Amino acid sequence: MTTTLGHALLGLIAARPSTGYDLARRLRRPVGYFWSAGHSQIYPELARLEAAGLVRHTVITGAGPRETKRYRVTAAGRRTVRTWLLATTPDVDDREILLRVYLLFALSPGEAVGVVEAVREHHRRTLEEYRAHRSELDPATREWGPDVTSQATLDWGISFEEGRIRWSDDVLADLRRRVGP
Amino acid sequence: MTTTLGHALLGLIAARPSTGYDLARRLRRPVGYFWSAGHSQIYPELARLEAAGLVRHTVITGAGPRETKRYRVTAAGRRTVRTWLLATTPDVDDREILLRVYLLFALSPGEAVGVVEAVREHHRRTLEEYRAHRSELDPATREWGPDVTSQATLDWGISFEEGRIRWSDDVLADLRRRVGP
DNA sequence: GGCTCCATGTAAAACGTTACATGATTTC
DNA sequence: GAAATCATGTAACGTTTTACATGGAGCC
Repeated sequence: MTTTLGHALLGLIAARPSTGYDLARRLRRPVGYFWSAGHSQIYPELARLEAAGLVRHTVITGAGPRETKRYRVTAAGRRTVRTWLLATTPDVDDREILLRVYLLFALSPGEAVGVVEAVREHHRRTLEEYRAHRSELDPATREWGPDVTSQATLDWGISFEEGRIRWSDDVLADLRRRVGP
Repeated sequence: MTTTLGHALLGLIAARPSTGYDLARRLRRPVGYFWSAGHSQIYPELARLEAAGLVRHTVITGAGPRETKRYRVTAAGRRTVRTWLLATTPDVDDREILLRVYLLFALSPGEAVGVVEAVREHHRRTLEEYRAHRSELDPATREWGPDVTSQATLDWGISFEEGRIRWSDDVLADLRRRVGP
């Protein structure tokens, strides 16, 4: 029922109580680097989250022509984000991965380990697929044409997945240090 | 007027005459690794491309319950892809970049150089922005919380852009070798 | 007998972007 | 005096995904 945008907002509000305007700003920079949304999506979604009892607002004094609303996450809302994060599996959408890592603070470092392990597994599988596809291609292609540009994009894919695996390992090492000795 | 999907189809048909079904298959693997589309988008788009005189079909004998249509690109269609590729600027959408590189075979290696230079410039700018944002963050953050996970995602962004720049340089080196001495 | 591959098309639902609407306060 | 920032909401439009619809050939 709750969408990815809903979870994103829930996580951001859990980090600190916010107005819709503030959320829109954060969903441009820095969250927008990997997951963006316009204010016309955000305001209706906040209303839906409130109807579901996951956030609650109080009216504060602000500058706009309408009431300024500050949203706080409820206990049910916090549980919803945690459940969503803990359900991370290797087939989670690529775009969504950075959002999940960004919101990992809602879990303990020990719980976060499992999430990042699923992320790593996703990239390991994809890398395997790309390598299999790469080995099917004729490596002797020297003529300028579709085969050359196709190889160039596949090579990018391979280096992308390798980079993601290295990054996952770095994040995992940091998390395990935090879990303690 | 012609959309990104339209250019993608035009480029794929230029590489080799195809049926809609065949295009749908290639838009899952390997093109779908970076740009995908379902058949319900493809068939109407092919009709639009044909109405615009950019492709033309001939009916061939096939297995389906309807007529099997093989599409070939027209001279106007070929010109359309070339113009689109040559108009690549540093603000082209990130998702679209790999599609453009994949379709570069429609240009000569000499013309392709300019396209990849624009791609490289796009990533150089984004990297600069990420680094500026990174330097604003407190590097002494040791407590587990939003600042730690936020740094983790920004670090990924930086390593992504660095990887793209290295890749652009590799592609450029290959293209320049092809342009000749 | 059921599954997958070939092969094309339409309809509905979901999602995302752009435009319309309003208006006070602060900065250049 | 013009522009940017704060601040919220709706409407229209465009794109994307999922579901409905049809049906023969070959494989297990």
